[in-house]
Amino acid sequence: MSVEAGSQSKDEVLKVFRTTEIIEAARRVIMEVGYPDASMDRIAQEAGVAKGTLYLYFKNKDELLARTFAEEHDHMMDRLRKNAQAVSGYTEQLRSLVRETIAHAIEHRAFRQALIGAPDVSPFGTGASSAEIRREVEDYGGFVAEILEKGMEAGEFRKGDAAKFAMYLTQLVAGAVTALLRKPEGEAGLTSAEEITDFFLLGAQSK
Amino acid sequence: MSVEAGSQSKDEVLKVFRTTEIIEAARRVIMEVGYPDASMDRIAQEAGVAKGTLYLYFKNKDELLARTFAEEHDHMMDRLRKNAQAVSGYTEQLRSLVRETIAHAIEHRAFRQALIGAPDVSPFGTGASSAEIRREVEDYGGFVAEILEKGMEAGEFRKGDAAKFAMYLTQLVAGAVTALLRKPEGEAGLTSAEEITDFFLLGAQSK
Amino acid sequence: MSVEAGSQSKDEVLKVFRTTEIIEAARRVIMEVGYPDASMDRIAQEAGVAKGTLYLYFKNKDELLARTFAEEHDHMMDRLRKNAQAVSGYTEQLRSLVRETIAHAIEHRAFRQALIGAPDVSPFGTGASSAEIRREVEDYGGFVAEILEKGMEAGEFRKGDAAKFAMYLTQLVAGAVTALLRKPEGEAGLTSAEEITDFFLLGAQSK
Amino acid sequence: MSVEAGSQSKDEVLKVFRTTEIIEAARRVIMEVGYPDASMDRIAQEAGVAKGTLYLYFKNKDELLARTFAEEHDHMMDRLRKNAQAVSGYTEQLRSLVRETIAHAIEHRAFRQALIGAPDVSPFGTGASSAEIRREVEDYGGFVAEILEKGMEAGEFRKGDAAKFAMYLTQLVAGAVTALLRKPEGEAGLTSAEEITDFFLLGAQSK
DNA sequence: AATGAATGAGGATTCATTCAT
DNA sequence: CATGAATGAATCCTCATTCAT
Repeated sequence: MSVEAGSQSKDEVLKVFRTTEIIEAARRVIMEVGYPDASMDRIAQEAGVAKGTLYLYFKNKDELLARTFAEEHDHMMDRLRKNAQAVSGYTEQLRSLVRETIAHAIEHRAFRQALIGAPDVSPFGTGASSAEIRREVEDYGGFVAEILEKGMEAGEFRKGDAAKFAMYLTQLVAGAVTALLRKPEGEAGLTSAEEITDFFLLGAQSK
Repeated sequence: MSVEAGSQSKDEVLKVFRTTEIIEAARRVIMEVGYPDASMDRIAQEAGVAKGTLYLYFKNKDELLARTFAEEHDHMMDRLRKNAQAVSGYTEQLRSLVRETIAHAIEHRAFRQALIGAPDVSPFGTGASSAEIRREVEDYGGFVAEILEKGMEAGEFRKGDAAKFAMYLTQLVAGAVTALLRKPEGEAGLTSAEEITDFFLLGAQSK
Repeated sequence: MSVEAGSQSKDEVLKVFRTTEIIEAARRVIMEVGYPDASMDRIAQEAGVAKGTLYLYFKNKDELLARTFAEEHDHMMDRLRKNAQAVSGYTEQLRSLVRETIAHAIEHRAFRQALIGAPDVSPFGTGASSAEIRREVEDYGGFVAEILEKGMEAGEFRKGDAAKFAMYLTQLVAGAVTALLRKPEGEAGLTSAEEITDFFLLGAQSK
Repeated sequence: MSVEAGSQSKDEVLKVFRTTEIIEAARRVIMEVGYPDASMDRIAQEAGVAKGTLYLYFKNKDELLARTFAEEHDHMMDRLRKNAQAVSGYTEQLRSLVRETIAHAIEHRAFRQALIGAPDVSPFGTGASSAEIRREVEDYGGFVAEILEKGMEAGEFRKGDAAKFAMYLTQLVAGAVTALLRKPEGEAGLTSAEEITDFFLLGAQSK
């Protein structure tokens, strides 16, 4: 029995391992050839498995890609949370968040638009992925809103609709990321992160 | 001579009419099935013409889609400029701009992300359309920057990088549009426009 | 009545003129872009008429091309006959024939294989043109055979199946033409004509 | 190891089998509908496989057709060489060559012009196949020239340009084949082969 | 008679998905 | 479990032919 349980859990582990392996492969392929040219063939090749094997671990291409994006998103969120926890003061947490989002996006080119900013003319054709995008946007926005709410209570930010403010920041960051990634690598992302945060805090009006 | 001119202009008119008809069809198809599934077949069907006819008016799919986006963009820009001219004060011009952008986007669902905000994982595969997107983003951003610059000189806005501020506003609007369009029709777009403009002006910091 | 007859013949003349014009255009197009890319569109453009007009003078593409080849062939045959008549002695007539065939082919690149040598994997898809090819081969062969027959009677050539001998010569010339045309322009076609005729007369065996 | 080798060779065999099957189908289709109408659709149908399968074994249409011609050519050359080796005397080798070429062509209708004689208005549009044709013509011509050269040294043939003589023979055979294949099946190919060889040796002149 | 806009069958090629081994 | 050969629907595009003007 214990043997069975063991072997079953070994299967579990193997399944997770394979799944991760494929997702990683998908990520590499998307980064290399771009989303539209990321075919199942290419992903299988990159993962070192047969095409058919992909369908043992994922229902279809859509699910595979949704999971790939989800993985990426979760990694980023971990990073954001970890870094935010390390600083005190909500304004500083916001700065950290912007900085890390941009840094992460730069490190994972080809994923940014899908992870933040959520284009509606999205590269995703059908339901599954679209839903994933929505989840990620809400997840990210929720985290930002959380900081903002606390900051509002603490008097660091002016009172307002935290969710909307969160959306605004999300958009500003998304736009900055898009702009940054359009230019050749090695740009000064951190500087820009400061600018964005400053703008978010101060607005455009002369005081 | 007048006859020639007349008959030529009749042909011109007919050509423009057909072209517009096809573009409108393309727009409807994109709205209905999404960009990636907007095939030439489907567009021809929607336009009520044969597949081959599309190629009488457009060199290829890329051109047809680029023209479709361009048309939409030019209409919007006309509208924005017209409305901005009607109000005095740069802050008010900005308000008008945001209001009209959102209104236009709501009226023309499924085009906003391409018109403003420019996804980098763009739905466009090849050169022509990519260039078109870039043109539109620059066009829109340039218009916003123009207003901001004048407003900075006039002391309505605090001094800063007008181009960057323009990008920020663009992003805020794009995000708002995306959010609005995700929800079922008939949302209060105008109210939101005010909120966005206010936020853009004031920022999030407590004063 | 005479007026009517006159106007009718004027129509006739016009019809012939147009027909010839189109055929000439087709010839130029084939020479310019090659047979497989000679489209009705291109021919109409070259002829300076509308596409539909082509169908007033020719039943379909096949007929137009067949007539184009026929015209070319007839011109060549006229030339061959005229030149053959100018020389005396059947051997010399043969020499003239070979010389002129090659000269003509060089002057009218892109037609040789169809005019002489008759490929069976012909560029022609369907019946009409195939029949035309056959006619031309027979026509050419018949002319050669005529000379050979007379030459056999006159004792200039050894007795044999004139038709077969004619076919042999036709093939030798066709091959030479093909070989010549493969090389860049400005080759010594006349020299080669002598060689071919000599070989035709002497064979390969050592005597 | 032996298992691996075995399974690998089984795959090999299967691959070769399929490849051959498709090539055979292509051959039949070309024979049936002619080269220009030999579509991938039709070939797939004839081969009893799906359209997509063709692209598993051949990069594209051009390659499939080039391989189809190459296969045919190689088979013929094997046959010619084998038969030529079996006879002594260069004249007899030539006779064998002509005889076998014609026999082979009759057995493989619809390929002769491409295998020998090489039309310049070739049915082939692009590089790969064109190159293949050239290879075949050179291959065949080279073999004939080889025999002729040795025969000239041995005094069986009169001295001359072996390459040109080879071309002449090639043309004569090509023409004969074309003529033979135009008529309904069951013609006396062998007799004709003798005639051609005789003519090649003796020429037309009375001695 | 002449036009040329419109047609639509047909072409090559790709790729997500299935299934026998 | 894993494979990868096979599938075939779908895509973009071309071009001979027709027909309303």
